[in-house]
Amino acid sequence: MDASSPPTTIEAFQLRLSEVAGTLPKRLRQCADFVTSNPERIAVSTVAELSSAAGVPPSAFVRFCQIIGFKGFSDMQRLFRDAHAPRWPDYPTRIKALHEQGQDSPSALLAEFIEAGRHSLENLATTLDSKALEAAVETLAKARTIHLVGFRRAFPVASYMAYALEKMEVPAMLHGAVGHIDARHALATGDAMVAITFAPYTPATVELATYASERGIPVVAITDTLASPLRRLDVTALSVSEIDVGAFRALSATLSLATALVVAIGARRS
Amino acid sequence: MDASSPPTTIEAFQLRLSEVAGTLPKRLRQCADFVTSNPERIAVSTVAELSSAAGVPPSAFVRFCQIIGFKGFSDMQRLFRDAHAPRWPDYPTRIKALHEQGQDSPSALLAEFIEAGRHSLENLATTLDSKALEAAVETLAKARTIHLVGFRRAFPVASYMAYALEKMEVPAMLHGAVGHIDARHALATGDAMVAITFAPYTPATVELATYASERGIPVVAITDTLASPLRRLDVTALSVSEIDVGAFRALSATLSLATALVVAIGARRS
DNA sequence: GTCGAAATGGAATATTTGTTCCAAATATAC
DNA sequence: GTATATTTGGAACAAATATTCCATTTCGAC
Repeated sequence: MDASSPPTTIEAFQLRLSEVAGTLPKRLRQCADFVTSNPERIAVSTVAELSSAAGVPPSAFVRFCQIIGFKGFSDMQRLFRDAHAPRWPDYPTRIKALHEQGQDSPSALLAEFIEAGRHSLENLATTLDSKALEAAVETLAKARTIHLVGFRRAFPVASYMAYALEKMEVPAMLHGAVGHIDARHALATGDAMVAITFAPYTPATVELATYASERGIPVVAITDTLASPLRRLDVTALSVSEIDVGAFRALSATLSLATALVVAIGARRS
Repeated sequence: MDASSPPTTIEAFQLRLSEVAGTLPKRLRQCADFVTSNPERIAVSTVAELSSAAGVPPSAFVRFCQIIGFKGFSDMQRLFRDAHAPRWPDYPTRIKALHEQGQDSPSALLAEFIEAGRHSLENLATTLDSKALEAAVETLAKARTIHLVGFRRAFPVASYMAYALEKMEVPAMLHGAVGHIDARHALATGDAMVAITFAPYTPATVELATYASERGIPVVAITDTLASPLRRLDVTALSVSEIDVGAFRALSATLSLATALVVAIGARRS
């Protein structure tokens, strides 16, 4: 047990948390992780609820509070209860409030994008073809190098995949990132490609995917449901339909799918 | 005591409250008034605290709850606690558990990312500071050129902002996209910067933001709540806390915020 | 492998918190 | 002004929640 004085603000608490996080044993680490991702639950839950959600016995959770510097759980909870005010109101109320700030106030716009994102995610959950996803993982996990192709609005998706794959030490190559160098000659037998494009379909993406497909390099397409030119090729297609907000499109669902895909690939390969 | 069935949503509760408000005797009326003006305290307080704040004995407060239709105070409090953060259970912990059970099929992973995205979006809706967002739009709309800085996992966000700004014909510059050329000399008086970074904070981003800030170039930071180094600078900070899934992070909330921000900027400038 | 130190889980206990009940007070009707 | 019904406050009780303790397990050094 640590006798250091308890944090008196949420910020101080989080700081303290990040300080000790690295030195904690397994169970206490679980507590820290849980608290980091769900700070809003602390004020309104009991130790029993929190500890079971974190996957530890209540006693471990209390110990965790003491290590942070509190006398016990109640002491820690008091901090969160007192600081609770700004976390209210709840989601539906808040969204309505954001909307009511005037037609194109930034807050109203944000509310729309948030709603669009939620819709897209729900949509994705209900429409995704697990077989296709499984097949895509299978294909890509076997590949020597994974080529990522996505321009314009699809580029952020491709670049996040590149980041995640690199982090998992899976060989990957992000195309078209620099200038307009066409790196199609890097495509080799044994490789695979992920091509991402949405209406209006960027010609460069379609062209590169066609090139790969014709040379027997397997292509996984992340695209929308309507007549995407990528579907004419012999590809494994993953469909995502995002909601447009004005001229812009939320990317929440596409990114979630892309992330799940690359993490599954990483898991499969190790 | 009233035997009517208890309200199951906050809205139903408020409706019921306004129905009975007129017919209540003095003490119970005090309870109703207090609850009407301080709904946010219900989830995080004890009867003793609430009743004394309302100026009535605890027993009166419990009676009040029963008249509304609840079994007692605890019953009423449950409604408010659950409404406060409906998303349960804890996703990071759950996916870890799933992994340990060998249930890491791609679909299960995707489900986790979808849920994490929804959680993050809800979180964003309830915690975002509209004032800060408004200030950020104001600052950036006035800028001659907007500099976008975000590396590693923040890069997709920066690149999507660059795409959207370009589409709206707002002058913007995406830093660090190519090689590691340090383009800090492109920063000029009258410009503004958006710096995006999350723990563990990429030093390059922090450094560039510091450089800009020291030269009087306004900086808008998109970062997380933990002691982010960007907060030590004189910046307009927009907080987003995303849920980690394993070692990866959903970007749904961050992207939604970023998109709303740039679209608002575009609207403001035209 | 063996030893010692650290961590862990769960049961026993202490404390806090919520609820009920009833006597006293207050209001209402006649 | 009395009788009756309603409301009120607080104390006794019941339930829940947090905390502590210790036997058992796990981990790390030798």
